[in-house]
Amino acid sequence: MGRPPCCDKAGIKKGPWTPEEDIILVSYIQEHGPGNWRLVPTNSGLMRCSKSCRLRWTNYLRPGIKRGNFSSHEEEIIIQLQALLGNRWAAIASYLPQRTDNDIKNYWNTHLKKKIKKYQASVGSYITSSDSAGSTSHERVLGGYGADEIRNSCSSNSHTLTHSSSTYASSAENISRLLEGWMRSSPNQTLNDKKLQHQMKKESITFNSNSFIMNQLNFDVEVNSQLPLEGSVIAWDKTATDSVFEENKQFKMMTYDDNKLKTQSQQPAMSVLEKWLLEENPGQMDAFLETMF
DNA sequence: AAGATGATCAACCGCGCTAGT
DNA sequence: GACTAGCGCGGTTGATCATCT
Repeated sequence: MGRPPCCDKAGIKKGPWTPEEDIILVSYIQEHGPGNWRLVPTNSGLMRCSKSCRLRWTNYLRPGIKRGNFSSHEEEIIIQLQALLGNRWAAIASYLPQRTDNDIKNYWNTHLKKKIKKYQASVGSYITSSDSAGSTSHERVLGGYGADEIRNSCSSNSHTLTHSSSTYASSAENISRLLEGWMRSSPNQTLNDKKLQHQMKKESITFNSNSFIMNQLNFDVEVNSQLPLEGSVIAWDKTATDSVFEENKQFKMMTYDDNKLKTQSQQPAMSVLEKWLLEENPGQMDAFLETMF
């Protein structure tokens, strides 16, 4: 492209985000909504590039993000989808609305990959590498990761894909947590910082049971939200979360959108088998998943 | 106790796609 | 059609923390 990286401009700050910057960003998005990232640094006064703002928001501050502690159920879904879709983390993340693609990618690289490798070493069965070039996604599925063994290694307590319910952290909680970590490392914590932390905890929002039901890979989304109190510093933007769920619904369509898929050269287009499993015979997919887990 | 090594994950980088002109 | 800018995605890096020796 030849274009200089956007973050190379003079005066553009790099590195870890401070809680103050987070608050500025969340407040700005609270007011103007996400999107139009180019204007965010200019209008909010943040010394960050637009890309950095977007990343910070989508990977860390966005409401509804659940972080850390992947359940065995989530592990199962990730393993299955990775086998099916390859390293298309954004697509995989769309099936786990509370997880970011970055989070899933990191978790895969640091945990699941090893688990599978370990299994490969101990059992020695044929397992197609997820990174292997040339294999189609359905070959990966059919080659499989050794479903039974992975299931064991995941110490799964559930083999269904029909229920997942969790309480999600809000932006305020994310920032609150960040503040805690930040203050731990900062001996010169000011009174104002403490007040801010307390205030944010007080005003943190929970919205319960954003359960998504993965039923034969068709999504039904139930959203029961507790809207924040009027006037709280940071409010949960339901439309933002809804859009995530909307994307999930659209994902299936997108997956079969050949124009989209054909452009992703590293990943083969949805195979006939997958199409059959997912679209034409959704009931078969359930049975298929049963054999996997 | 201190240095070495490994694990984790937030953030960055570069590329490709798309929309606008 | 060519060019440009914005955005999203996947791969990679590097800082930090944990564990080991």
